[in-house]
Amino acid sequence: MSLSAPTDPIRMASLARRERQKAETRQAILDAARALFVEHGVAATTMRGIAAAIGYTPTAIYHHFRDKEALLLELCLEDFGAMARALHAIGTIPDPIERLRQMAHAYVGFAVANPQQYRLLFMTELPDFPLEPGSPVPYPGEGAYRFLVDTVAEAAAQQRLRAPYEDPAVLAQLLWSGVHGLATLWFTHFKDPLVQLRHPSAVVDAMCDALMCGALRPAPQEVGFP
Amino acid sequence: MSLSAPTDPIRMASLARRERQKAETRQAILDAARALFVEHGVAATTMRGIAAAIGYTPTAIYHHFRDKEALLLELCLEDFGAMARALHAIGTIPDPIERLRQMAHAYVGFAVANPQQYRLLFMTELPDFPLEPGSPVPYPGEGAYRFLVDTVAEAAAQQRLRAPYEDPAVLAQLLWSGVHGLATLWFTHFKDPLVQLRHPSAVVDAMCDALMCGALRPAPQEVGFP
DNA sequence: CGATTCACTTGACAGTGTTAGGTAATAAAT
DNA sequence: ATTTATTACCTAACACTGTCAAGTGAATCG
Repeated sequence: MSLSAPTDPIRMASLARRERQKAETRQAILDAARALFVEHGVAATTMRGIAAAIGYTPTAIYHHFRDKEALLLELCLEDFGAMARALHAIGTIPDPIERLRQMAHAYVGFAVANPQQYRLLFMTELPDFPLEPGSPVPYPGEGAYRFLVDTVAEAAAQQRLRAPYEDPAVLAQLLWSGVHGLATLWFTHFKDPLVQLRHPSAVVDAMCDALMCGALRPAPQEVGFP
Repeated sequence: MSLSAPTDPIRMASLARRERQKAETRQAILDAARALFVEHGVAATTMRGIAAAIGYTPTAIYHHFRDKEALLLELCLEDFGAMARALHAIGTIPDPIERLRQMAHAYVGFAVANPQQYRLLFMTELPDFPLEPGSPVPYPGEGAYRFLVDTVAEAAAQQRLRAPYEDPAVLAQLLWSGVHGLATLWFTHFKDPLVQLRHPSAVVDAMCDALMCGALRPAPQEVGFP
């Protein structure tokens, strides 16, 4: 058993340095992989390319990550967290309806600003996650999605939603699908000369307005659409 | 010049047979490729696999298609046409609004029934198409998309749409994005234990209702939501 | 009959993700 | 202090991919 915690301070420092160095190369791999993934897309970046970018041999990566997919997954987890935090920053807006609008804007803004990253997060089938209930690793989009559902639920609690949309999960799915559809359709058809899509940022308001108009209860102050 | 049309009926028949045979193997390649694409996805099916399925050598495919992408493209063109025809079959419904609802249903139905095919048609960036104005090859989704825009325009011509949605291109994009988002989000997250999405067929009505409620002018007979 | 065409095959090339086995430096054990 | 064990990393390779240059052999043409 060589796993006993060393008490000698010199040995401790040495061991700490070794662990720090390992963590550093691991982070270097992550950084290089992220840069190449967002620049050229995940399919077009190779293990050899990642390794060359940081002066290592391709096989060195496999000492830190099981395979390419695991490397991808780690980046996804980081980015899901970042996106969740960004959306959570909107949480200060008191009106839940307005908050949903702002979230939609932020979501579409992120998607069009980081298309490759968005592809990676929401357009690739992630491998099977640990499905155990008490899973140690947080499920990727949990934060952002829960925030969305909670906001919808808050609006529902204020009795501002119509009957079929009172289920927060349903309206959340509609809103998410709406902005997700705007973004992904843009990615695949933005240069289609026949379809001539509007830029998502220009229509996300219309999308929200339309969906909200359907979901909102016709309160007296909202029935008269300008 | 051996391209002069032969007059000898025997030679004509022989030449016709050769051309027919070539067309047959070409079609065999297409059929095998489609079967493998929809079963295992495009990335997972190999040229060698397609060739083996029809008893040819991989390189034989390259005598009929420039590369894998060209083969994929040809299948896309066929399927776009089929989908356009299917959507066009709804054209008998007189009310344009109800027609849009039916189209949304058919669209989502096709997507969930043929996920791999839908991926191929709407989730992969198609290669650069011939962008010349008088392009000989019809742009893939032209038929279906024009039908959608025309139906929205018909509703607008009947003065049934509100101001911001009177531009047929905008409302068409919203509707398309809505159903596209429902389908694609389902594909990537249907087994996500935390998100727990509803099946697209179960919420496409809600999506249409909500969007339509926002887009429709509050005509007297429609202001009272049941 | 000789020449030509052409659908198809053979064999290869460069590139991919990935792995078995080796190396050398450090840490632990005796 | 010498030996053993660990381990971060490398070398060399495997199996696989899409693709192509060169060849084959049968059908067609002159």
